Amino acid sequence: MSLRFALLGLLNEHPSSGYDLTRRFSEGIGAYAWDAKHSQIYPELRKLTEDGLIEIAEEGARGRKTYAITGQGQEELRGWLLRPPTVAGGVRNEYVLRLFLLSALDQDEARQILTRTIEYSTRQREAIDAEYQEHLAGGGAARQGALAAQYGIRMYQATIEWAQWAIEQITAESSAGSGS
Amino acid sequence: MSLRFALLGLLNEHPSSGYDLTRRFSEGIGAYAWDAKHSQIYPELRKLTEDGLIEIAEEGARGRKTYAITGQGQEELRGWLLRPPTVAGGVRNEYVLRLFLLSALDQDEARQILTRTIEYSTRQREAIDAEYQEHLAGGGAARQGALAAQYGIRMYQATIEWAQWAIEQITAESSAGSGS
DNA sequence: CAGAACATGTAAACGGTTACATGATTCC
DNA sequence: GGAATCATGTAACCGTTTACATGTTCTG
Repeated sequence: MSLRFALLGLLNEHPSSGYDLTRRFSEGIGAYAWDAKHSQIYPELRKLTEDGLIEIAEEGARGRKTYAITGQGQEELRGWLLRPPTVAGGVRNEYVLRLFLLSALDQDEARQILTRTIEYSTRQREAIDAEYQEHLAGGGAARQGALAAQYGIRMYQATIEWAQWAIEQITAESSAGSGS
Repeated sequence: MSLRFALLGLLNEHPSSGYDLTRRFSEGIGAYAWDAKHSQIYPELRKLTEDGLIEIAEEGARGRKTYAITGQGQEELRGWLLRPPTVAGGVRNEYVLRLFLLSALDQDEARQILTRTIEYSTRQREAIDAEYQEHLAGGGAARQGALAAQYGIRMYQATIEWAQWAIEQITAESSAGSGS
């Protein structure tokens, strides 16, 4: 159900084709909010068109169809955003799940995974940071993406700091020895 | 596929029944890593038993079956944790999605949602914080959960700070007026 | 003219949610 | 004895992924 609103939200920023939307999902939004493949996007765009929430704004080369949100679509989107949130419904994040299950590993292995996490998160944070600087450079409408980019930066930063703290914890526990 | 490993991971901490596992999902882990309902958990426990990765350790009152991880199950779990991660595969978080689509709202409405987010995240952070203090009080094995709790605390804290920053941004933009 | 990227679609299989269904034990 | 909680299970439906399938335009 959320896919509908993810699509409406993206189309609300600016008109796009299914192909464009597929790429936008595989970039920013797909990494920490909602992911979707083209095989799901195209049928959903058709349904949204049937329901009058979006429309084909332009047909271009190679069968390209550019969709735009309609007034009715904007109302639906706003309604969904303003409605009290379905509390934390069905989160799914394999990356975080791994971090939760670290106690299944011994200390050296856990430290290894945490170090890898720090490296990966640092790279991700830097990539989004660069993106964020571009958002700032381009004024006006581009600023929309800046909120999301900042969110990503802060989440990765928090992950890095947590992983550093976790390594210290694990190390402290082991050097404190059989104290309990 | 991740559900298997989520179950193995939880059973690796200590033996539990399907009922216990259902509750553990609806608490901590379900809120930011992986969620699951009992209707999915029971069939998966049966499959894991058939595959020899877990076993029924005890049968109690009311048909209660306590499952425990086997040696083979521990190997599978370790293998999955150590294997290079499937990069950010299929994240799904409706709560975060909403935050991404704020540009569809006008400034007052967006501020309202952000304020609500701060309130909600503050309450969540406090709840986990209390949980975390308990983890620290109970020594030894209970410490496992402390890493996860800290992760949650830091994520909510980062969300709060981001939302405060976002409110300032929105407010600054509007008072800067039609500068562009 | 070949290969990469653009562009859209469908079908089968799988994973997950909602609803249905049942019964045992505990607490008041 | 009635209500709440414990405890497990199944079935239909819906959402998602993987794989199949096709054709166009641009670049070198």
